[in-house]
Amino acid sequence: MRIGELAQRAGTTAKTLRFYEKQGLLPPAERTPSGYRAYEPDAVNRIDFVHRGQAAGLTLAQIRQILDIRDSGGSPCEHVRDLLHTRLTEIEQQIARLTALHDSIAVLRDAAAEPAPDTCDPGLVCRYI
Amino acid sequence: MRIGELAQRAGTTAKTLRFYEKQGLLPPAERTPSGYRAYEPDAVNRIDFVHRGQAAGLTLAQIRQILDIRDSGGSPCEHVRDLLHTRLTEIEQQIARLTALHDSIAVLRDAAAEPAPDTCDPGLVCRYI
DNA sequence: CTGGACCTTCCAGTACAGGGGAAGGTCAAG
DNA sequence: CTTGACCTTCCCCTGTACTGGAAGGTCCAG
Repeated sequence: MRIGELAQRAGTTAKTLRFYEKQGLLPPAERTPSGYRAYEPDAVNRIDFVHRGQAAGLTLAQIRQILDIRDSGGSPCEHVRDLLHTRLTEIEQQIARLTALHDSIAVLRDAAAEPAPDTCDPGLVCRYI
Repeated sequence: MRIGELAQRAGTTAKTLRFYEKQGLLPPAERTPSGYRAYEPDAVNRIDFVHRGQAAGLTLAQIRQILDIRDSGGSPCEHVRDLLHTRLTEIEQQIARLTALHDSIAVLRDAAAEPAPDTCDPGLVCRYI
């Protein structure tokens, strides 16, 4: 299988697969005599794993760590648990920050709801912010 | 006032102020005969406005739009209202996405809590993801 | 007059996940 | 034999808000 077909089967682009290879997410592909990348059908699984990792909010660097552990014969379970735990707390913090930002913007918007363009002080640029 | 003092008064760095000027957030500064930027004391207000805009979750490009309207003699109130409204809905969507992501990661984490390293299929890389 | 603090411009890089496009090689069909 | 689809490497670009550093000019105190 060449890179275009693999990309289509895995739901991505050839460009992205070359990028993944350069990032170490995919092992250097076998080559045909003419230099084309040649893949086994199970290469799709690896790309699917990358996509599942992304869907779980992991960065490519984190996904690569998991793959490296697996590729060197280890069992990445514990590392995966740690990553998921860390991502959970990060997301919780991010939600908290966004919620606080949401509330403070809502206050500004409410203040901006009552029109008072004439009382604006140009030195302050905008009385609503 | 030179750029270093202004930066200190406004709670930022000289580097950042030059960057703001290049981005059009600050008007090109007056210059001393030797080429140093020279600022009036009220330049602090403009930088404060930039900071308040950032605190409201606006990008520098959006803050610049507001400043451009004000600088050309307009009253940016309505535009500000639109920006705040748009930011609010964006943040709400972002919170919804993060909450969904949080929940799906929590499911993965719970599955990963029960150790089963031997049943892992190396072809799948990790049964938890 | 010298040292150090400050200033100037310009170039380059950070993190993130690729995308765009050039210049050229390969392969199968018509 | 040519056309068109596919492939290769290469380098630069995207957006965000800066930050670092080099090379050189200015200013003030001692």
